[in-house]
Amino acid sequence: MSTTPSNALGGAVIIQQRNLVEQVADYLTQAIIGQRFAPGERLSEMQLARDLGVSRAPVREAARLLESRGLLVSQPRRGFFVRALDTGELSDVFDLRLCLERHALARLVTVFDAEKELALRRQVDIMCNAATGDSDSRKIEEDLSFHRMLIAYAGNRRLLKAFDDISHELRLCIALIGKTHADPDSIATSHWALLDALASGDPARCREAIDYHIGVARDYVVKGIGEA
Amino acid sequence: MSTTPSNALGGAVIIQQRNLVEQVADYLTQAIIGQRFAPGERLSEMQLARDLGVSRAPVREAARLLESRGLLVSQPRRGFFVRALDTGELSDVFDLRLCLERHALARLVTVFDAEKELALRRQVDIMCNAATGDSDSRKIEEDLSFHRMLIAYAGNRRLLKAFDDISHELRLCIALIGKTHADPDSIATSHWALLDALASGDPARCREAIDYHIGVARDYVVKGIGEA
DNA sequence: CGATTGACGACTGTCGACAGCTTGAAACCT
DNA sequence: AGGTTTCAAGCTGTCGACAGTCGTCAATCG
Repeated sequence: MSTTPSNALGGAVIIQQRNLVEQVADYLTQAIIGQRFAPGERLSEMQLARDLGVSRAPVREAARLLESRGLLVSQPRRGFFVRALDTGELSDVFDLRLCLERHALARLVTVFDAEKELALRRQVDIMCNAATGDSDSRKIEEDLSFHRMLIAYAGNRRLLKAFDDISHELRLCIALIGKTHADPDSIATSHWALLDALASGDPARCREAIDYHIGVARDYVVKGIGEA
Repeated sequence: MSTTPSNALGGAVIIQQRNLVEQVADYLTQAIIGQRFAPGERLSEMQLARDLGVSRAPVREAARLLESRGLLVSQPRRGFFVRALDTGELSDVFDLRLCLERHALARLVTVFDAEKELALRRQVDIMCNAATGDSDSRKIEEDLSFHRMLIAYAGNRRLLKAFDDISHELRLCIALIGKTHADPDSIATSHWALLDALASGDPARCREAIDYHIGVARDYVVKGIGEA
């Protein structure tokens, strides 16, 4: 975790002086959703700081950040622990996601236009292409990107922030079951159905579509957890 | 900012060794929603640390906490600034609140029973009593308590956390207009209507009631901001 | 032999310090 | 005067250090 500026002379490189906190946060995030820490495992600030070659201050700040994102939990005087999700909490996360996306679609359907439709269709195309061959994490990211676009187009930035908050937990949920969705094709189809519902302009149809879409995802994840 | 244990001998007091971070966070929260900092004002870590007689570490952590709660925003290498809300952001907050409470009521109406109804009616009684004479902040807290109970009874802890997150922003919104609701009686009446809708068991009626209730609050706050 | 106590090690909470960046203003040039 | 450069002050990001607390394990007592 050494700071490597690594900027060649000629190029007007966008110097991203990423502070240590962000780098540590990224490292921890990847380690957690990559299952390199066991759920419930205690993380020692000292050890992490030693391993990463930084002091404890940025480690603490990064850990607090991940705590606010729901990836870690802290106990006073005892430190940080990797979030362990039981079936109930997992179901709650998907229920909240349903809440947010229902609302976003109800708003979006009133301002839906060709430009938004095109952008969303492009994203689904990307997902279909990624369905075969790409890594699971890539598929997950493209899927989340689609839903993030959906909410962003609804026009409520605070709603988008709420989604970003739970998206980290969603990644954790998905990572916990070790695999993405059952059938890459069916999930792609489901996204087309969402777009068709939006294009129809019928709020009830949108709601049906998103209920089905998220219901399938939730059932799959909850079932996966039950097995694991 | 001294730690005052203050436990008498007899009582088996639960000793809460509040750490400095929490105390600083409380101080900053009160100062912000109490309008003792101007919106957009820059807060210096050093100065705060000096004023409060602590080092910069707990101040930083508290500031990061308030940032995650939407009361502060940070810029790299520049520090923390008091969140300034424009009309659009303010409307977004209330729209998200509507989203969460709609969902909570839809869930709650399916598990509503006499015990929950009694507890909620008691809370409305408290609010009615507080309507005359008590301080504005007290009224706000009792009002928020009612809505928090509503969501807690819905049974989704993640939903409750989302509400707690925006509740801090709600306090900021309300503080920004400098006064609570127009008519203490009308707001109390509106809460009774919510309870009646829940008791009726009719989801559509619940949705109407919460839409009206939050719509009134939002219109009032948005109008208040426009004047200020 | 089981329960309690005490000491030890490890870790968190907090602190003060230093380097580098940001900012505002003085000094300078045109 | 208007704009630019230089400079100093203040601040943030990061670090290492210390004190108090928590968990563990062995020694002690019933």
